[in-house]
Amino acid sequence: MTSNDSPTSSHFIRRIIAEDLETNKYDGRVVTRFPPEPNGYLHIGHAKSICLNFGLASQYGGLCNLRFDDTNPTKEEVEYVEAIKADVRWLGFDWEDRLFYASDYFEELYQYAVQLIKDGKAYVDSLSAEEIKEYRGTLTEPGKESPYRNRSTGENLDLFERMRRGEFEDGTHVLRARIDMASGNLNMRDPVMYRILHAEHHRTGDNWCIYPMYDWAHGLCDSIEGITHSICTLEFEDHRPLYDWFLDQLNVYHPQQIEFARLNLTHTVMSKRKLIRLVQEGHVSGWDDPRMPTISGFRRRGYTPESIRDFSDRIGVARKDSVVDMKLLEYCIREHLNKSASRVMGVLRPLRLIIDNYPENKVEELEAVNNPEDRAMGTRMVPFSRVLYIEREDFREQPPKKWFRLAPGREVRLRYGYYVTCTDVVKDENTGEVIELHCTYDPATRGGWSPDGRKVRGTLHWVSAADALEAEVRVYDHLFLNPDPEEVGEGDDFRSNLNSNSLEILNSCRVEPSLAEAPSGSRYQFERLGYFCVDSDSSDGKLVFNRTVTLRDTWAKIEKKEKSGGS
RNA sequence: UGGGGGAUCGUCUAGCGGUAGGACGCAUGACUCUGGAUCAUGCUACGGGGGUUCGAAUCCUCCUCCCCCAGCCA
Repeated sequence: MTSNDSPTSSHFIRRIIAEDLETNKYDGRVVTRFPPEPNGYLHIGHAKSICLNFGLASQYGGLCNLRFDDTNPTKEEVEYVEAIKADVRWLGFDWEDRLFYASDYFEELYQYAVQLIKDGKAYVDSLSAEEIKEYRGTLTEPGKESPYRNRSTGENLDLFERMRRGEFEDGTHVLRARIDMASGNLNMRDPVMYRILHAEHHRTGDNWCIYPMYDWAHGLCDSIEGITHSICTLEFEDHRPLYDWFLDQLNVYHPQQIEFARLNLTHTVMSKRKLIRLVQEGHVSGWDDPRMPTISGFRRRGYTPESIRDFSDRIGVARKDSVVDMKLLEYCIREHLNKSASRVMGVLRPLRLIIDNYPENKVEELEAVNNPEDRAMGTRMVPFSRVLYIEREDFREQPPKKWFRLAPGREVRLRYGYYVTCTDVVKDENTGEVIELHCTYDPATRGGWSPDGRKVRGTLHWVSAADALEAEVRVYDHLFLNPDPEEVGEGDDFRSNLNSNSLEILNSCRVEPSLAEAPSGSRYQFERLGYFCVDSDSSDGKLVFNRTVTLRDTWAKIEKKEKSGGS
């Protein structure tokens, strides 16, 4: 559960609940629900809603149901149901025995509809979809009443029953609520309650050929389940009068709908429509591509449930449209992994380093700390030898200002190893590319300390060439270059902001041998580089890592500043 | 000349008539066997105009800007 007693003390929904508890509005009950439609994968915006609904329930000693809003068989699939359940569980929430489906209530909903017809508050309309649209009017003009609006109760009952029996083709009739075609709120202009859909439903099969619309089903499901606070996003605000109307007409238990602003994040898109497009057009490898803002994407990327819950707490809940900086999410995962992830050494772009004065066949096992933030995580042994790999980026033939790392004649510390001084640079004769470095080491500095107390500013990570494991590392960047993917030129859409370099695959990486048995999904800090997690594509013979997020990189900032006109 | 919402540091968010606070971010410094972490310090915010009040982000009023709604989607 949400361990943290959140920094954001009290938002408007908590205030509402606290007041309802005080006035005993619902007999002291707090029941929320998370109601996904199984027509796609869950994203980080859903995570906000999940944390909110389940979090609120646990904070107030209430319950939160998981309810699939499966009223449209043409879009919904069991694959999505299973993926959604897995994601909610992974996030750390438990609906116990309260797994529901709107389709559980189809019969009940039908009977309520019959009641509404009998009360003269619903009618079967036989206008075509296009005609209904025309009759609806516009934002500024009232609609027109359908010629079928005043059918007799008997005729309505008969027609509705025959709709259910399957006597009619798709689109020939609908059941509509009889409200007000002149309402300023278009949702109140005789909304459709049922449409005919001869489609196979993932749970009810072909039991039904009429399916309830969201507005009709949702409030009633809430009512049936005894929900107290039905929390949804802002765009449902003007559906609330309808939500209330149905429950009032039926005179049934009446939960309250409360709306909050959905989450937006910089450098990504959040609508299911756009996400599905990224998948279908092959801009990403799938719903769980580590660049996707889906829960499964973040999971594969190496994010922890704790970090996502923490993020969810930190962003708060309000009614204002907003865009949260991706940097906050990155902060949350760094913070959690800094405390929990084992440190290891891995070299992404290897550069050979030969220690000329180190014995040819000698291998030493040096002790390395697993996590300086948590000594209880112990130490491990790392092999050191004459030929090592260091990070290509850690050497500069012509070191810039403030460069602490290796350069000709410079001395650096090899982490947990020795001090080495660069004595020679070997280059490719044709390309001029640096191929290998020669160094000498100071045997007195074993373990990384000098008895004479001399200081070195730079400490480099390394691996022993003969002992290192080969690995593939997938390095990710924002999926979209522009913080706002929707900011596009004439005639372009969000895809024009796609970052063509959002994935870089590094094939010749080397990691320390302790990683040999690293299980899929395990997370590590590669010292000085960032956090990495073993991808599911890993196999016995081949390690594959995803870079979850880099470490904060002060040097990158210094260098950037120096370059961009700084001193 | 429809209806419904919303405007507080760069970003997110507190505030509910009494000193505008926190977090992220950014900057500077300290410390450091990760240029990590940590610590310290700093950073031009109440959309605008009127009004009420001893006192207004908060109450009233006018205005401006932004978002959502014309699926037999949710």
